[in-house]
Amino acid sequence: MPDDVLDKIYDPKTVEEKWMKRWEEDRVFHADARSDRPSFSIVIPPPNVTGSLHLGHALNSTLQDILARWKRMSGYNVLWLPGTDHAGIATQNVVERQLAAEGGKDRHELGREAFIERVWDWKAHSGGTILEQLKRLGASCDWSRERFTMDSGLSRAVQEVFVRLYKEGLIYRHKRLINLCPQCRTALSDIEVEHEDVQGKMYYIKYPLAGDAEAFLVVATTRPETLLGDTAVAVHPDDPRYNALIGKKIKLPLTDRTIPIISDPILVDREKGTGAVKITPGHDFNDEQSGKRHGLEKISLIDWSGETSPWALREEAQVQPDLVKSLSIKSMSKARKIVVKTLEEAGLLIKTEDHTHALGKCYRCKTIVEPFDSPQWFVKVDEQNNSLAKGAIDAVRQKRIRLIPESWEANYFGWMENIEDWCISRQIWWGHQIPVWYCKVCDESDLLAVPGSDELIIASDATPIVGASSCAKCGGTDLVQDPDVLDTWFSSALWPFSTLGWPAELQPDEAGRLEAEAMLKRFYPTSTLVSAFDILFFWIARMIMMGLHFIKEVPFKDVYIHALVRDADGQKMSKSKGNVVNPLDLMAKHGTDALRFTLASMASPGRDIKLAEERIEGYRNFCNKLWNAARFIMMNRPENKAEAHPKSEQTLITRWIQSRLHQSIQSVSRALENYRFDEAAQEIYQFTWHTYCDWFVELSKVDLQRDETRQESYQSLVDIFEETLRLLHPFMPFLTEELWAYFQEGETCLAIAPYPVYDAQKIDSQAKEVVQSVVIDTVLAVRNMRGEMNIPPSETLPLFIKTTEQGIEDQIEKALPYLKRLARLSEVVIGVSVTKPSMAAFATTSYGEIYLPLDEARIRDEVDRLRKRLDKTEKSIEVLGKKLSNKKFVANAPEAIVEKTKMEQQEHLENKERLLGEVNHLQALLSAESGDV
RNA sequence: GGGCGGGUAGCUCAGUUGGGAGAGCGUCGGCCUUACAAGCCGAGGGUCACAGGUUCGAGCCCUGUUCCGCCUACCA
Repeated sequence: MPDDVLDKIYDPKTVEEKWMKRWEEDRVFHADARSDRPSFSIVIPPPNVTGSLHLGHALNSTLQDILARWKRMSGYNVLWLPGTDHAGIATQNVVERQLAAEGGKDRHELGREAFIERVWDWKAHSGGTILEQLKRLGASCDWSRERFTMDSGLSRAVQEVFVRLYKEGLIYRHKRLINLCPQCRTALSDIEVEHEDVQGKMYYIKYPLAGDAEAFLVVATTRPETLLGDTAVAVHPDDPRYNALIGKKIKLPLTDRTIPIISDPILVDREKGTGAVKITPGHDFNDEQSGKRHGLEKISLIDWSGETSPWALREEAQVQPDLVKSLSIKSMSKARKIVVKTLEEAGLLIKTEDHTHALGKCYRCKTIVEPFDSPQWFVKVDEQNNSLAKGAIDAVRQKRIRLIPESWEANYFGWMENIEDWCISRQIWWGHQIPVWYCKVCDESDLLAVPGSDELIIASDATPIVGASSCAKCGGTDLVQDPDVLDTWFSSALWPFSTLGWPAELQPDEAGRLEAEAMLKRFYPTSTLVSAFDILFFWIARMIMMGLHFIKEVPFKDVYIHALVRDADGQKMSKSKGNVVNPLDLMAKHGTDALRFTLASMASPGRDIKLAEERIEGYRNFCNKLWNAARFIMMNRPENKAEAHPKSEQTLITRWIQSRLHQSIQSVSRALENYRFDEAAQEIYQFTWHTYCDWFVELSKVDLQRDETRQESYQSLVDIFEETLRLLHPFMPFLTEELWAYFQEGETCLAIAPYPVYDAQKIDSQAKEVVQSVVIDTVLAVRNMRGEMNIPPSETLPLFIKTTEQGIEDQIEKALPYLKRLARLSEVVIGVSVTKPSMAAFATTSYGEIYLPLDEARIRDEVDRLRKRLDKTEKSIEVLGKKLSNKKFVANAPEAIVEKTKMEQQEHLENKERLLGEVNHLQALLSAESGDV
């Protein structure tokens, strides 16, 4: 048991370290695979192993933790499964940079095997950082079930999924244009390309007709360098400017080739550019389509490094020999400069115009991507009768999966309905190597060695051997595995079931199989997925497709989509802008609970979070407030428990605070059920600070001083405080757990104590009404008078209360001690026949008028105060009067509204009379006085 | 080009089915009232982006305009 005296100020540091350790040691967050209690499961969006905690993670994890802790306390068997993603390209980049910095061998010199070993070393050494940081945030994950996307179990799942999809015809290998990142030297899927508007130029180029030195066409392009790979020029068949030229030939500038002028009404828009389009099937996705329609040759000018290939320039593109040398082994942007200059010198460049257009960049390294023709593996998403996309669309449309907020559905449908096949092969080493082999004998000619290394390139017509250990043709077993690895998102798409042990039948032993079956049964489908919107397509949509396809059930029921955290100016945080705020710094500075509470209270749906540090300070103060409330209670603890009085009857104050508490419990529960973390946080804040501390504690000070109420009052302070701690725990786990320990005799952690449940019987509306009108409203009225007239609290005053009816007097009598203390009154005179002192401030309450006697010096202040009130009252009378004199309002508005308005108006009018009378009265006193002088 | 979200107090944001706008921080005034000065008490502050419309009544519903942000797109 801790000491009885708390420090004046809450110090989060030691508390946080202590409890994270304790929770883990006591296995408080352990999920039971065989429990009969209802399940609640969340899989964490696995952060990259390379990652370190940023505010996005902090928000994401805080929200998940609030749900997990709330459900755990509510009696659920909670699984919050943690883990990390191997993040293929990102991680490989990190280790490659490290190799470069060390100045040793690069990965090609090292060789594939050694390099991968090196990445594992790196992972063992620094891959756990982010999970440690999540622990510091208080994340109540079942840390014994941590997973990694390249664990043996998850890798088995990946292989199984690949093989099955291949056999179902939903995975295929095909040569076509893909997005190449020359920096990462790998293919990217469409959504891994970010588009950015850049200020570029539009080039208008003369394309001379073959065999006619004078005649030419003008084409417009933003990428003149690709003209070397043109294999046709297209015009619209209905375009009178050009249709006569269809079938004629162009003498392609800078090359020795002639290319046809073709008709393509699909590709060509007569309004755009010059109406004549150069077609480069090897470097443009649309042109590739057009080329396919017309059987055009596809010329690729570049290789995997994104640089021009001398062989391709010479043999394929037939670039003029004197140009080949200067154009060889150049990036496309360098090639552009050379091509433009050459065209200019040849008089073929007519003009250039400024032109903004979107440029594709790699989402990992921001390098400009190039369309590149190469064989790749694809997942067939939009297959008619076995459509992964269709199932995923239906699941959301039929509300088997709920997107929250619902507005994301439109985005989801929009993307899913226009989805393209998913390129899943990557030309990197770190990742799940594609489980496909080729026969070294039968496919010898298709296995192309990369010069100077043991690496291979597999030609597009090689025959894949999938799910078999020998060649189907020759029966040979001398096989070689496909060198590509799978897109990182392929394995994360399986995360909701691969982490639970799927496929159970492939577990290495019987115990593993049983455990996997139990886990899948208990926890799949998972309950809620909490994620930022930026990976809706990368991850969420693909999990839905895979989950439905392989488990035949949705992977989660609710998807809560939260916003992005931005800096105080609304800018996206990024390393390059240097505006990244490190949550760990904020936690160290203000305490983890303060940061968590801030994030939760700002998480209103459909809106980005602009994080202002002042806000965190405010909630740090809130932590301190709670801490001091505990301190106050401790200071009033009876010295000796044995001596404590038996519990007396519940006082008015107890009944009132219980009502207020349960009102708040109800609001908080409702808010949490609707994922309104902000509303829940606000409600708790309001109750804790402004109801419990500002009123209840202050009122209790009175009862604590009286023998007959001391015990009851103390008990009530403790009871309500404990409930508050429980209510607050999911938001502020550390502080509440620490304080809980001070009041708990038992050994149970607050983390697994029952969450408060709303009980309608605890609502005592009479107690609520009495405390509100007799105590609170009266105190507020007196405080207002004092405040407006700057009467210091040290100056106690008498108060006269003139009640309108007899019965209320008893109640006021009972409330007198509270009134006296909270309003700083010396004495109180009550009665129907109380007359107003001549010099007094006055206010109206629901049970009558109150008067605060004044000395002459303050009369002028009172007149000012009354005038302000009179002003407001008159304004209200005017507005309401207009409304009531509007016949249409009286005729059309609901009766209740009209009645309410009339009553309000009545009150205002009476009030005005009183105020006016009083102002005149005091005014008269004042002038009489000045007259005397 | 298309789509989505947003514009409410000096700042950051709430505002559930339409019935005279709220919070936190900041500001101003008063308090060391024996839990907390990271506190207590009181006060001031808003043409709800703009313009129309529907309605007895609009921050909320409809139309248009404007500014900001994001997503998306094959515009040579």
